Amino acid sequence: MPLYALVDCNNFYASCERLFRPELKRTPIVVLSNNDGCVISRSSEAKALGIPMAAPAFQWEHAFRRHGVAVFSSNYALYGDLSARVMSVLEDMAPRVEVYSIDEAFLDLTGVADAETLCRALRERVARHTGIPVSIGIARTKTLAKLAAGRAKKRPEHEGVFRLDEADREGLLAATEAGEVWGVGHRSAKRLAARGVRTALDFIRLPQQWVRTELTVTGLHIQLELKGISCLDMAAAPAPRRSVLCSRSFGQLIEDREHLREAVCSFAARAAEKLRRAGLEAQAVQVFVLTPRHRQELPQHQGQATIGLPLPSDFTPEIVDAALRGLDEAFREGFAYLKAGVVLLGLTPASARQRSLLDLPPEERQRRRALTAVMDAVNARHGRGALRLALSAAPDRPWHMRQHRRSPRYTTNWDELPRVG
DNA sequence: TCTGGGGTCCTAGGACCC
DNA sequence: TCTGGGGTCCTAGGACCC
Repeated sequence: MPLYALVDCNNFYASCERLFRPELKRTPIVVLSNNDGCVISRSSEAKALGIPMAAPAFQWEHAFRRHGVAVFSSNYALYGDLSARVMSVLEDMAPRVEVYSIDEAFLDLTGVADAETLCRALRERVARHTGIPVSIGIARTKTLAKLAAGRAKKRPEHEGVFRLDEADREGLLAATEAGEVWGVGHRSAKRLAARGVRTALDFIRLPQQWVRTELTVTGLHIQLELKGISCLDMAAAPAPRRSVLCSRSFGQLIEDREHLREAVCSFAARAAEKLRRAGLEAQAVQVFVLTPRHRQELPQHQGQATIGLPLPSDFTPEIVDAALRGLDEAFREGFAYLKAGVVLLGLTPASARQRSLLDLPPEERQRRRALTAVMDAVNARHGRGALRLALSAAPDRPWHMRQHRRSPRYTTNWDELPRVG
């Protein structure tokens, strides 16, 4: 009989910020998305104030001030580093760990004699070594473990760990709205409501055939998982990446083609950097541009173009060049754009590269490797964008995102180490 | 609502093949 | 042709996740 646990960091980004500002122990904290657009993490005090997830920051500025909320721009260098520390504690103590997201991991506890005791010990150790509070749910399927973790977090009497036994399963499902279940999003919840389904218990009582046709196999798997039949295995190894994306909303709307070219150039360069760091090469470069959908009074355009590369490549100038050609196809004159992005597709490991007659001569490949290695090394040491292509050079462009309240990169940047005393 | 950025998977439909 | 059955590959769009 399989047994899974889900470890979920509580209010992760807000908890990370609090770690370095202990004086904020009881202060409500919110963390904003890129562009300082909306709220993406809230401490429990902020939740208690009624600030909802994804609340647009501008609407809540007044409430932030009135209640003395500490507001942070998101600081992914910090969160990524703390996440790695949490995961390494889990990997030290648990037999099999699947890192599911920056703040969650599944554990395979099949065959573990006292799973609950192990999880309590894990929770203690993570708190001691990283300062991050976690909630842990234990159950026979991943989907049930998610629900159990939610219960562990909500009910203080469980002290952070809840094991869902078969006897309690239907009770928990009856107390759970269908839309709260992992994998049931906005759309599916609406369909289910139209069929009279309110709770997760109603959902598992639907005929399988209806679920299969209306919600696809994905929905069917969720239904079986809620019944205690495991359909979602542990991922043995992290799945190979299928795409690399770099996109941004702009600080202001952009009509000018040249500004858009600068932005796309820098996104493409950044995407190529990520590609090399992952040891991959891309076979195609996709570019998209979007006008703001929420501004219906403006003319709307969603442009997209995909450019194939003659050979898999991780070479920045080649990727930038393809991206700019894609932009020429996707761009239409006379629109005010909010957002653009570059997606790299058809990823293959750089090491497995097929040599072909069309391949570059060895000395040219060597030259390219040397050039990108220097760029990556300089950027790693002096900060992203220290060395970049001429087209994207100007640091203070109108398309740069707003990020006024970022905390220091305490753990990843020497200049921003916390000061003691 | 002045709504972020980075991903994955599924399905339908078209092109093409034997 | 009022066109069979079976297959692959590709793309666009939808849905969902954190």
